[in-house]
Amino acid sequence: MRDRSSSSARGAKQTAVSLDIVLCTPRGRSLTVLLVRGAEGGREKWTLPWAWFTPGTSPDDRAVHVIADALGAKPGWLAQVGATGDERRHPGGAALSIGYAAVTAARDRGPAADAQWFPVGSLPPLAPRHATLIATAQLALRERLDTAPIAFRLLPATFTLTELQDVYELLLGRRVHKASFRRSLQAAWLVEPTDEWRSEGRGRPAQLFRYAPRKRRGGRRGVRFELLGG
Amino acid sequence: MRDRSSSSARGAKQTAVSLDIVLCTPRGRSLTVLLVRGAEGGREKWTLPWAWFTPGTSPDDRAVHVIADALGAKPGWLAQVGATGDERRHPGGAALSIGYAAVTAARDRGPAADAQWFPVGSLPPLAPRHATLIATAQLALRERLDTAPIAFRLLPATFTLTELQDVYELLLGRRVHKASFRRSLQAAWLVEPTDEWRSEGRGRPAQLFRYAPRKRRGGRRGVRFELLGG
DNA sequence: GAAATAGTGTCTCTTAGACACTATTTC
DNA sequence: GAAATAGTGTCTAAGAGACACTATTTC
Repeated sequence: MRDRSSSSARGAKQTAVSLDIVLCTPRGRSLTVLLVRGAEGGREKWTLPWAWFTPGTSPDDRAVHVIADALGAKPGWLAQVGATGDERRHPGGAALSIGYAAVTAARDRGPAADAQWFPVGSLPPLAPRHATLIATAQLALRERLDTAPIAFRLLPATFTLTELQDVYELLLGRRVHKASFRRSLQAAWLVEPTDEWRSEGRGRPAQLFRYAPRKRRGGRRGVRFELLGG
Repeated sequence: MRDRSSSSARGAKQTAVSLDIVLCTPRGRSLTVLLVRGAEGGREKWTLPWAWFTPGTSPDDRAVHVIADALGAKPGWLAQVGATGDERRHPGGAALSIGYAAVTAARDRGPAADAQWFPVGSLPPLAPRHATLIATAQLALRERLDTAPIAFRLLPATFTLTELQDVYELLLGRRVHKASFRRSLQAAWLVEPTDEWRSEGRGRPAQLFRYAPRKRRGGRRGVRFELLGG
């Protein structure tokens, strides 16, 4: 019988494949990315969390494990954002790198001893492939913000609507209209109020909400022709 | 100096990586996918066009070449749709497969001798990993239909607005309102009329248009909370 | 009381979708 | 003429955004 195991697939050029992860969480007014100390002798002091792909394990499962190692908890959400195999250097010399965007509420658990959160606006020097991936992941989060529960996974289980709006503004990179935001949220049946209120020093206390999607609103209306300049 | 070439990256598990392509074009009332004859002794008679990834070449560039081999022309548009490395079988036994969605106007050139177009609704038996990839690629085309010029690359250089609408309906899987479709199209400044008209037997002849994007409409308004049931 | 933040009512403008129509062709 | 297809004008309903307001807290 013909051997079908991957390690002996006929004619295959064997490749070193890395899984590289952009794990984000909000911190104050900026989005932060988790970095870990680079390997001894590596060119950079910091790198994104990454690991070699090992045949036999699903890359997505492996990516979750890489995050668990660096963060001490599983991510709230994770998605692939593309495979890169061009000349841009990977810190481990991978010929092919599969990029992931992931989010966490951070309060889940503190990061491992050799890991640290950096604001996306002030990152240390990174290998070119990692620098590119962070930009790609940012874009992916923005694009999927309204089709995946990304904003909710960036927040703890209960949150105020102002906190939720802040997350949207952080990821979208623009201001959002408050009344309109809340009307849309209500129409989508995505959150429900709790009995709790939180007072943040000055001002009226805010009611806490939780993510509780009630129905699928199938119909994205119409046909949108946007950004089609390519 | 430390060796950084991919083939000797320290600790790397070497992997056989395939590039697998779902190339689509409209044919009558259905979308069709290009398949090629499977390798001798392979389990399936037909497979998606695919090739091994070779370190040193960008996977996207390599994917374009694979298409050129099977189709005789470069695709009108192409994008990655995800890397799969689970237990689903790949026809060549690849441990990891990078999937691509691509489109062509087909009239570009006929396919190679061992390649053939199949309607997505009536495909021959395919390896599980390829069957899954086709569904994933379909979804990716639908999702990016309004942010990438996919519909225009599925049509020849000039086309009628009814043809364009048919492509949208084919990819979206639902009917689109004619007057509304044309208003949106006009508002987006994406097409311009030519001096030509085409008569298709009965009925009033239709004016031919060409894809000619004039401006970028930056503002996707508001915040949409849709499909966030996850 | 002022300052700050949370939350809401109302208006306008844009636009998706429905409906009905006109226009131009083949038969 | 009828049938078929292309293309448009008008109305309605939904929703985004502006504006202005009320509500509840700390100081």
